[in-house]
Amino acid sequence: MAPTASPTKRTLSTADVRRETVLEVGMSAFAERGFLGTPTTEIAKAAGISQAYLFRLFPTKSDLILAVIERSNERIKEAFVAAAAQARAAGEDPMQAMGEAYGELLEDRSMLMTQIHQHAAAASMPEVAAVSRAWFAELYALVERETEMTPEEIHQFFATGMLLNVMAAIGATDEHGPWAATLRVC
Amino acid sequence: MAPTASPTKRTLSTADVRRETVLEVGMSAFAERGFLGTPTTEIAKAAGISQAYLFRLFPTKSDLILAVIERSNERIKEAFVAAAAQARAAGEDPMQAMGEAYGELLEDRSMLMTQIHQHAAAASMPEVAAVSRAWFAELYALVERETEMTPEEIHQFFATGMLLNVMAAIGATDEHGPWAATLRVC
DNA sequence: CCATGGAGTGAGTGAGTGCTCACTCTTGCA
DNA sequence: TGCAAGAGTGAGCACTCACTCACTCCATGG
Repeated sequence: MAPTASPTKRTLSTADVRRETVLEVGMSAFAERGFLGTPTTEIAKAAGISQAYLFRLFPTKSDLILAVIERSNERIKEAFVAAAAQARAAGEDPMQAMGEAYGELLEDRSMLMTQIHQHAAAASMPEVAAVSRAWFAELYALVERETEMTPEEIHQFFATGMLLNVMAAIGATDEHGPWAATLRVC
Repeated sequence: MAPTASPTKRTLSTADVRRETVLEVGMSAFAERGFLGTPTTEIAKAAGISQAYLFRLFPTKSDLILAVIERSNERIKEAFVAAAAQARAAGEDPMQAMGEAYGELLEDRSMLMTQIHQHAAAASMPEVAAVSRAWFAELYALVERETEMTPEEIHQFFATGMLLNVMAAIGATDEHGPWAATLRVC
């Protein structure tokens, strides 16, 4: 999308706003084809800017990838915090609320796939591995703080999450058989 | 490695043997840097053949990737079958034996990362997604047949496996804190 | 002993792909 | 009103990568 329809005049936006857009479209683009599988040209086009300017906003592709990952992780954390707070305010069980929050999160395919790609990228990008670990640590602390789960329950909470991630990533639905139906329960 | 040390004479091997070698080195190469991140030249060099010949053995890179994935899945299945059979023969619990078998499997980093990359690749390669689903179905049937686990137990078995995969992929060790220690228990 | 088919390769090729540079246009403000 | 600072880009450089082609060498059976 061009900034404006008029060819003689264009309205500029700030770099921060552009960065925001790039992160948004970048996340869904990367989700589809992976970090290495998605060229920067594609993201630039989807964001409505030139590739040259994309590289002004994010000096390297790696920077962009990291930013997308961090944003995605941040979003998930926010969703959990919100769910817990809401449950607590309503006098409900925060544990169940967070489980349900994850179920809703899974609806967002680009968020989901960013998680998967993040784990895959960790092997060859040490910074990604570090970010992932930091995020797991934060999330763990959050769950520990907001719920009364035992370590075993927390383990199962995370384990179930990872399994649901994978089931969604490989496109397993209940129609694929009882195995899928069983493994996909929350 | 050249077929022979002598420069004037070389001994040929069969295409099948070469293919075997390629799958072997391909798996560990892909494991490190991912399917898209690993060029075919690198695999050819590691296998001791020319890139041109690699493409005679596997007509496309995609074929090679699929073959590597299938081989890795097959190996894991074999390990489970063997563990279950062994436990059954020794009058032990096949359920625990299979859990332990997975623990040992995790030692093999290239096997592990192939799993992770497989899930990530599923998004953009429908054949990979299909192979993954078929493999999950087989593995599920295997576990159902060889153990007396309830569906809930099977669910937890797979979920724990996925979590351990991820923990290993992001390089989380007990030194990273109690969260890692808790999440890494089998 | 030679012909046939398979093993194996050097040297490309075209289509990307990350990233740069020199440059133009817009906007806020002194 | 002029101008510095920032938004934004066209064109292209240097390099990579999957894949090809024409070719040579080796082994085997008739």
